[in-house]
Amino acid sequence: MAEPDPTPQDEAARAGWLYYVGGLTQDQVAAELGVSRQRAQRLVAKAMADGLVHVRLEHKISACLDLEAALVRRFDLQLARVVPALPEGVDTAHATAPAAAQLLERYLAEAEPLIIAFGTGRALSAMASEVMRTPHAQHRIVSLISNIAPDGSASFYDVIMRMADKLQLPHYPMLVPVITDTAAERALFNALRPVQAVMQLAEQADVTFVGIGQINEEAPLFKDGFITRAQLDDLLAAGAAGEIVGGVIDAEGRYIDTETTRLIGSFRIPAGREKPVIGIAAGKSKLQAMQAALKGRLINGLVTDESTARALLD
Amino acid sequence: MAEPDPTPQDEAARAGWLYYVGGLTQDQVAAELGVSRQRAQRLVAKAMADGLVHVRLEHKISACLDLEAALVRRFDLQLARVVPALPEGVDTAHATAPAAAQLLERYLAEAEPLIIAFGTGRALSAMASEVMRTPHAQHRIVSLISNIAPDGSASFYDVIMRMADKLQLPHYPMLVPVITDTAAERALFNALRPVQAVMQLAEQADVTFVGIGQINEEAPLFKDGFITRAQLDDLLAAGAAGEIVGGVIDAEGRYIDTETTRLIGSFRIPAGREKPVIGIAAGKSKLQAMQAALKGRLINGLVTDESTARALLD
DNA sequence: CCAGAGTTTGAGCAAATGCCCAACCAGTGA
DNA sequence: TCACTGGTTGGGCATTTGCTCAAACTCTGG
Repeated sequence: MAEPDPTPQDEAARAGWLYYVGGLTQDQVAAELGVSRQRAQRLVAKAMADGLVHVRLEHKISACLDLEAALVRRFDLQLARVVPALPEGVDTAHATAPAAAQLLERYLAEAEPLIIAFGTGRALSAMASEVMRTPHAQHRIVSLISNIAPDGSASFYDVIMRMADKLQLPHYPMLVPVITDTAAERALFNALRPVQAVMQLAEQADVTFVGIGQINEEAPLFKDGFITRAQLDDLLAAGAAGEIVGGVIDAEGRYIDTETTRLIGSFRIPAGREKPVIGIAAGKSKLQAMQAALKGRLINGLVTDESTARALLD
Repeated sequence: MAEPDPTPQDEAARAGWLYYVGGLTQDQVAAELGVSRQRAQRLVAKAMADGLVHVRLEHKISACLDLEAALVRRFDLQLARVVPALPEGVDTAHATAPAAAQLLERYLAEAEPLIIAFGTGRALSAMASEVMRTPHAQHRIVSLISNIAPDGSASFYDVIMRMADKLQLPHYPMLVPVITDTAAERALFNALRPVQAVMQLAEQADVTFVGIGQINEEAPLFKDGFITRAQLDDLLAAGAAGEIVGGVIDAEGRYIDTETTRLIGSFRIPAGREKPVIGIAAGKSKLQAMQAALKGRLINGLVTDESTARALLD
């Protein structure tokens, strides 16, 4: 009781430790910390909510291993990661996150300095919360697309900042707004020196992590207010099947070019890249988009879940 | 339902996934897997018991950070890791294990091939269960002490085998029995070619993980039946304060030499080593032994818990 | 085919947990 | 000083979980 004043986060961590690692009941945690049981329960919940507690499974379920092998063969991938399916309705981004994080950590553990590129979106954001600090600090991370809406506000999923913060790595955010009002404005941005530098880094990236977005009412671009309904309709009319770091593609995985796409500014992932480009996506709604990206060979690695994998293979 | 026959372990992993990652209740898990709730609960428990589920905490409690810094300063260590204390009576080896495993993983992630040496004991054994597979497979692991009792039986805590199995690394077990009947027999063993090879590897080890044992009624050496009560008394009479991979030390951390110690065969950790030698130990009962090991500069890194750290600093 | 030992299964129950809600507390503006 | 607002605390209760125990089942040897 000689403790001066533990910060709230410290206390949550301690409660989480006692509960999850020590295996105490919340009653015991409460007694240990000298607080009420309810407070202990809240601290434990907070530790979880704040992402202090990480749970991972070691064992690879053989059915998933089979699917991984099948995906690699079928789509000529460098690697595939399939996690067991969660029942419909449960957040899919959440399911793939630990596997994706594990994959990323593998790259982070490399001794030679790497350039690691990130897209945005819920899947990547969830991955960011799951990575654990690793010591090697020689890598650089670069963002392929900003999260700045036309009105200057930033969307939730600021992947690169969270990553950089967590890993203490030098980072290069994409400065260009996701979408500008005119093509001229876009050209202006693209000509900026720092923007070109980031683009060049993205070009050289040793490994790239991207989300895959569907293009419909639920499209991330649309839901987060980056594009208007009219622009969404424009894209759909042009045969849009999916989107990958802002690049809109048709069902064959070719980038499409419309009035709207000319306003979107981000690094454009080239087809058939040698270096790993890992797509992280799962869920029925993304199926079409994922198929397009695979067909166009925009990604050569995939992290998804069991049911999506099965659907892709059909 | 087209699944042929998932292995029991697969099923446990799947249940664990749904429960821990998916956050479903056991009822929901049961429904998803098409089994009874009790079976679901057993599967989840099995996943945990089999070590399929790993829980770690991200946050460092500031009180622990302070203690780490104090330990490093006070005992001139290369590194110290302090985990929050669990209440008395809860298994201490279990508490330090995740932190120790994380540390080990750091070395495993190194790109250049390392030689990693291990002692034995509950603490190391617990660490082994906590390590997660990492990709780099170029290291070698070597055992500093065997777990073979004089009657030829092996004790529980076969650290190196578990490690090798989990990490798929080439391993060099210590062949010599922990203790022989006569000094002549011991000399015979030590002269063996493969034994010398292992000793040489141990000498070169880039990093060494050891447990620290107390010497009293509860001494691991005694409890696991490696030494007799008479031998225990012999050691105590000679001023034994602790034991480190079979080497018995006095309160100043100097190796003591008695009839009994001459029968014990293991690699002897030299004092003041440059390369990291990390001791993993916690608990009041080990305090004296830990102080001795620190005084004798036999270890230059420490993983322990909060209350032990505090006690050491007094 | 049967008897017996060992294992697995699900019902029932007590303990543990999550959550709602009313009471309380600190800070703010009148 | 007092009323008000936003946030925190602990009581109470429904749900969930761990565990025990007896029944069922399997494997083996006669």
